Amino acid sequence: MFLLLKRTNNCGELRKKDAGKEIILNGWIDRIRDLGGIKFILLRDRYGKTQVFFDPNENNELYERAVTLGIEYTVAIKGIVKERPAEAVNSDMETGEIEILAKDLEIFSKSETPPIYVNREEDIAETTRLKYRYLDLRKERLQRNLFIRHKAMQATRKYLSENNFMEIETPYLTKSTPEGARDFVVPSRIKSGNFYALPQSPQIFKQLLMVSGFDRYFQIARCFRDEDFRADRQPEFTQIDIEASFVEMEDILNFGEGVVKAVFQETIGYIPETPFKRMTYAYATDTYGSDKPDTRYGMELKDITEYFKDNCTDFIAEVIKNGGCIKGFEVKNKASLFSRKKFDEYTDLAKSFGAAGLMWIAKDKDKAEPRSSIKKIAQKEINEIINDGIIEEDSIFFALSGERKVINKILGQLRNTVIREETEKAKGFDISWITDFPMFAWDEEENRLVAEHHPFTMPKIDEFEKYADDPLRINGQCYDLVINGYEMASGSVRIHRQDIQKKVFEMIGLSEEQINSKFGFLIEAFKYGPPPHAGMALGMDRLVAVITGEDSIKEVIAFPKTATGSDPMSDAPSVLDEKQLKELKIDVKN
RNA sequence: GGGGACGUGGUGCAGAUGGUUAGCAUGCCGGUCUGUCACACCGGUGGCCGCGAGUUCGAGUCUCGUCGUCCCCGCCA
Repeated sequence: MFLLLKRTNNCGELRKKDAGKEIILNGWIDRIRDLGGIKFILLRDRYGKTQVFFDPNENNELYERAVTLGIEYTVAIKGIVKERPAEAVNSDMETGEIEILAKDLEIFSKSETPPIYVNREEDIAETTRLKYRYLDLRKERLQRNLFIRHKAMQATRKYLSENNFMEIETPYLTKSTPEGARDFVVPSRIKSGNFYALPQSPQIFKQLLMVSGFDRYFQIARCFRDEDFRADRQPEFTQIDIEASFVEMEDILNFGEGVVKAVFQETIGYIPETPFKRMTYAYATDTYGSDKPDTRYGMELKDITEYFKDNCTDFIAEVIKNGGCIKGFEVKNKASLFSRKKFDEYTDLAKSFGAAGLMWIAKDKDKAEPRSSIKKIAQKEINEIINDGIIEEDSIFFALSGERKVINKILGQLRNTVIREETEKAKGFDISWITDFPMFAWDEEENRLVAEHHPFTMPKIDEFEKYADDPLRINGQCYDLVINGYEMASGSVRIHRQDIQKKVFEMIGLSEEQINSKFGFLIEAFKYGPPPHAGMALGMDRLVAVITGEDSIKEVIAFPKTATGSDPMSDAPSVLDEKQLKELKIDVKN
């Protein structure tokens, strides 16, 4: 028999009421406390920890064997559940009222001294954590995060299934599409010289499923994008992908709220208020400088152009004359923490974001004279702004002058930096829908119109007709869900009318030929009665990260990759051997 | 593609202005200890200072390059 001592209980469940029972636990040795005559060990599995003790007076042979135990050995303990003596109760432990008097011990496997200490919370280099991910995953934090992720997936499936959505899988080996992110590609051996692309999302397939009559579809789908990675971006990530037919935007928002609510409730018991608050893209960008604002931190952008309308400093007068504005935001209670050097750093930062310079005003506590970068040119204006209460005592005001949209964006980035670097992390969840995104954006690099969301997004029909010759004014029927400053979901009503789709492709400069070679199968499908449909995709990794309070989605993915897309554990990506390359007819140039 | 930070025993960190023996904590090993719970105490082990050039009598420290990691900008429909 292979497993001699098979567990009867897990390490998190025994209580006082179990006293006297003979049980077997299996698990890892979390900690050893050897007092010479009596030896305590903590045994750990994913359900918890239980204290076991070895008493030489009870069984000296067993005690001698226990002396050889080391941290992270995997063992079975057979023993009797004992109520702990009153003075030895540990009220910080779930199982702290009991302990196990060991009667038998089986060592399943030994462990070398681990590079990561499972029993301790300490900062470890990310590379080490990833190289020994299986050990990092033993730790409480990741065990909890992955459990919450599991619950989130179950809640998603339950809610959507109960609402008639069918879970359908779509291919991972698919066709490269233009627009959007760079594709990860997979060479075809049988059709050498041809490549599959891994899907950036199941977008086209789910629309085809709508054509097929699966009027409510969902999938917890892996997506792949070959771009540069960040704390909230991995080369592969998971989306809750949703699509429905015969619906309009409101229906999708409703389902989206349903999923998010179910996930919050089933994971941490938090019930978000519904309906979620909404703001338009125009409002969000003008008020927060971002289309994914975290409103918990305040610091709304204020237009202070009025104060400067009589100022004759060149750059200010110029901006106002050209229809630009001066806007900024207040950082409360930080004046005393900002030295001249720090203001200079923020000025450099603003410049790196594309600003010409940064205006700052600091109203120091108990000092009559404010500090400011524009003191010499705007003494009067500064005083008026302070007198009007726009800058409170001990607060700072950062401002920029220029074209409204441009400075909104830079102020938004500065605001995010202040939030990240200077502000204590806010509690709770800030959930909002952002609506009325522009349909198109101008791509400076390619010198053409591009789809802001994706080219299957239905424009607002009235605007589409009205602004046919000024497409940047057209808004799309699309929406984002933002939670705590993260873009959590994104979706749209899709185009089901061939005439509109054709027009949109034309506007973004796709030729008939390109359309046919890239999306031909979708266009073809839409000849056969496509229903009106709409959908969205929720970022599972980000959602779970927000719920668990993690800043990086790496903390909610079992085996994540580094910022350069590598895996220190398996050493992926790696070179292929000659034989594989030959089969694929691939020559690697250097 | 650009900017910033970092790389020193297994792990986490310290090593002003270059100076001979690279320090601390923890782990690990050994010892003492019968109620610990981050057990305690005593002793010990452990380092090509990411890698490669260069400057110098002398480099963990300075310069250049390179590799890796993290954060940010660009990018991410």
